[in-house]
Amino acid sequence: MGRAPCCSKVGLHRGPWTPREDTLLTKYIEAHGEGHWRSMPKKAGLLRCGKSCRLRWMNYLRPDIKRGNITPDEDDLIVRLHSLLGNRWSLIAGRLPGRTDNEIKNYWNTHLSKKLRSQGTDPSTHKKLSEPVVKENKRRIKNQKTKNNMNKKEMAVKHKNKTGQHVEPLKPKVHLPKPTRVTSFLSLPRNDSFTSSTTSTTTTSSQDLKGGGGGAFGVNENDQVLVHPWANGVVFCVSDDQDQVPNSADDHTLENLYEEYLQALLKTDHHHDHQNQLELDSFAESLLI
DNA sequence: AAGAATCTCAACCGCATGTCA
DNA sequence: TTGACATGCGGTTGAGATTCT
Repeated sequence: MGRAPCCSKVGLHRGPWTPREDTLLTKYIEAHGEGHWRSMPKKAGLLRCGKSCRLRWMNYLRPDIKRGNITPDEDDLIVRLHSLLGNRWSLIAGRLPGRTDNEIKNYWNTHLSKKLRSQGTDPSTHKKLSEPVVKENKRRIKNQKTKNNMNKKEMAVKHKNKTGQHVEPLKPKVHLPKPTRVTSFLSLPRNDSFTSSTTSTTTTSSQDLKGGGGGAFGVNENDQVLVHPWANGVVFCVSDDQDQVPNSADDHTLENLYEEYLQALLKTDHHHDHQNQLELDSFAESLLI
């Protein structure tokens, strides 16, 4: 461990959040909005660091978080997006409304990477594996190693509230229906990564979003939203805001961009084709600019 | 039934990047 | 231009739950 963690200040809580803390944070954000994470805990009466508050809100408390299983369509889309974007979880999450980057990252690590491996595909490169899959026990070794290194007393204290934490009911095994068409962005669930990542990859998202007037997104009413049925809820934001769109793209070119993106994703079925993969890679890069 | 092994996912960490004075 | 600060991101951890032996 290098520098001291941000929550190391004496008196700051760590570990699982209590229902009371959740309530305090939620109420504060409902009243004052997001942002200013550093000063928020104090103002909200929380003994937490700002980072912890932000994470809790973004990954758990936000009202638009979609709880429940990843649907097969989302599953498929995550794989396709990962083949295009790699481990850019926030970008991937931005195209799955209601899903968080943490959730997708976890889902990838626990389910999809194994699934791909079992199908003979390298999850990191999306190329065919040359050798048969051998069940790895890396994790076990790693766990043992880290457990041995950890001060057990410290961990016991750290997680002493675990049982008392705010525990969601078991995730229902439901596949929620997805929107097929959206005409107004303002009716969509909020997703920071979504808007920011479709127009830029910078961290200006929170500020951009905050300035959005009536909607929680900060997306003006000229913004158009495209939701394609094949993508099962994947949303593409087409903004008129030239500041946010590189090269001052007009609506027409952005529609082309969307079409191009669509084609690129569909073509991933054949990504064993080297040339095709190169095109995808370069296109994915272009999306990130 | 009990202990071991494995899985899941919330939360943490450090670094990268953006913002602003 | 620069440096301090704030925020976002991806990798990692580990407690509790679940499955296996």
